[in-house]
Amino acid sequence: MAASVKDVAARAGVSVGTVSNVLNRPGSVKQATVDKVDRAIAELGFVPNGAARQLRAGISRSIALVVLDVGNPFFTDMARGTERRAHEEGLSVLLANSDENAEHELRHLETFERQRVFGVLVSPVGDDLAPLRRIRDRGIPVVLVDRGSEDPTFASVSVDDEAGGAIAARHLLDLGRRRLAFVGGPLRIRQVADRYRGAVAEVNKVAGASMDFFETQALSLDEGRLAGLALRERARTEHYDGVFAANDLLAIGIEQALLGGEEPLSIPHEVALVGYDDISFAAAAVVPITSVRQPRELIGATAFDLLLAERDRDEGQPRERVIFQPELAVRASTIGS
Amino acid sequence: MAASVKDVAARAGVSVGTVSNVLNRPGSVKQATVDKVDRAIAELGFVPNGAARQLRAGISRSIALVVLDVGNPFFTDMARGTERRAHEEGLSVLLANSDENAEHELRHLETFERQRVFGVLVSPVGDDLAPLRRIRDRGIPVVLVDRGSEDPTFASVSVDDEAGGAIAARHLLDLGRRRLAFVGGPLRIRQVADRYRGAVAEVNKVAGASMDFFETQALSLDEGRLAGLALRERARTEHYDGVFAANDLLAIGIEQALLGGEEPLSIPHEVALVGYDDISFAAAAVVPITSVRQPRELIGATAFDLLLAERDRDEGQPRERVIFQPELAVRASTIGS
DNA sequence: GGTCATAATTGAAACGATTCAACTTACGAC
DNA sequence: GTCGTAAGTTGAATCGTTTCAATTATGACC
Repeated sequence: MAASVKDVAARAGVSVGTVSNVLNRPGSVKQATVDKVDRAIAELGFVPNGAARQLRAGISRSIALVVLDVGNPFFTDMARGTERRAHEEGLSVLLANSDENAEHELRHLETFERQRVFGVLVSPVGDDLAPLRRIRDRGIPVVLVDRGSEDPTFASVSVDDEAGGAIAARHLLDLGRRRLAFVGGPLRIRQVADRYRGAVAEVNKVAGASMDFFETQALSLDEGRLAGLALRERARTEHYDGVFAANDLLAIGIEQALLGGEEPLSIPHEVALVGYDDISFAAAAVVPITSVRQPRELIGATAFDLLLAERDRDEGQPRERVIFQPELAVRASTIGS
Repeated sequence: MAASVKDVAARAGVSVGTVSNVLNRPGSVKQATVDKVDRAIAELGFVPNGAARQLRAGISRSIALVVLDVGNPFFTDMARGTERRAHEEGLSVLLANSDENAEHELRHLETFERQRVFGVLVSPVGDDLAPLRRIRDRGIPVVLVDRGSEDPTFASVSVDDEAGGAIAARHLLDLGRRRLAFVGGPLRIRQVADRYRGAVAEVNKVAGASMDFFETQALSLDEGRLAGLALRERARTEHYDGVFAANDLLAIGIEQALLGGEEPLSIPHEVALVGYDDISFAAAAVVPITSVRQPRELIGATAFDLLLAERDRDEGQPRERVIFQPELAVRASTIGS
């Protein structure tokens, strides 16, 4: 039904080879011929069939990006960075959501492997990287995103979460706070564990400083509110004066709980609060929240670059593993007027 | 390099036709043969080439979903609904972000047309539906999402924004509020205009009720805060007792502005506040915000169903146009203790 | 054992683009 | 007028799957 190169060739009075040349190597075709062919293309509304091209070429012009949660601004911002770079290279990005579900992730990966995508960027759900290794062994480059150190045989882009935790804790300590609380969990999430570890190390450097651990079941607003209530209850007796939350959703929930109720705590005077991720809602909270910022778009763009490098990589050559450093965005929740 | 059906056939000692049958019509092949072939597939790590299959079949197993903003929870929830239904039908969803940019949208559409996708779901950036019409005329079903009435020749799924505006206003009026303010803009966004129109109609039904219009430049947190400051300034003299915001981001910003400063206004006692979209941050605000809820996942799922209907549609048959009714989620910002 | 009906298998054609060796044409130089 | 070279153009082969008419195997029945 749709027009093919053959139809275009017939209409323009040239061979299919010439049509293909016009499409892909216009420089090697006489201008008059190019015009003839272009006219035929326009008249027939010809759109090249990607499947046929790909079948012949053996590889597609698309890369896949599988993220844990498309609802999370962190990942959508990252995707933006990837897409920008990919577009510059003439590739398109297929965005897929694993929803933190290993089965979904696998399903997407299988689809993409059948598609023979150019490469796969993935922030893996679990620790089992076997499916990714299989795909890679079959010739599709894989880059891990937001997941660093586990397996050195994968190229990866990540952020130094331990350093991020340290930055947050140091900021609180520099402000003179000594009775800290860490809110986050579950601890099996590597990011959470790393941020905690980094913070603990800083606290241990300062004599007289301590940090209590409040575990949450998830990194959500609701869990933040629950933790906040628990915190408020114990704040007066324990004299907490600084709180570090493992991400901004938690921090926002905590802030609400602390500011509400019969005896609200003042932020930052009584309790200083630091979050993580620097999502827009953090800056927009009642008391804008100091947060640890990650270079989201840069992470996405870099992941794409590693994919290209991975493609051109020689057999023995080691894989690249980029680790970014986070930085602190200071706001009223720690240095309020 | 990668194994093909031919390799599998050779290894299993059968013909390529049989391998294809095992893959697509396993019922028509003897069990013993199926086993042989399956073993060969496993041994070779064979993964069918999607491009070849699609070339032969003429159509792909993927549908495209082009949204205005992947960062907006409304669209990601919608995407979830689409994906669920698509998966049930054995199709996969390619998610693309137009970023409210007509050029990006066009680029994605072109890619998808070359890909010969099964169909396209799109929440169009602008009013120019010509590119969509062109694609549709070339045989790819198109369904408009979150965009109703303009062009009756497109199948579409949308929500009755005028009814939503009416619900919000009626709720405020039922609570006895008479001096209302509408915050939203720009008015060229159809959703905003419709919500405003619906609200105005309700206000006009009640003697002694009035509603002022506060225009914003965007539907963002920041714009909400600005509008909130303007509101607070005039609230005491104008005696506003009810505010309806065109979406939740605005409402959250407004709430912050009203609650802050030297002379905070109390919510809902002095001013009742209603938002729109019912995003999770609305329920999580300091004073949880009453909001007009849209069936986001259902919208996405329904859009997919319309795509299937569109595909099976006979020439003369009219296209389906589904319009959902929104509902009110009442919270503390209007009926606080 | 022969006859049929049915089940299972085969293999060549087709999908639509790209590639590339072979061929044609154009044009100067001599 | 011939030759050589470069510039353009051609068209058959190819990618890997599916389809389907043709063929062969299987088994039931007398």
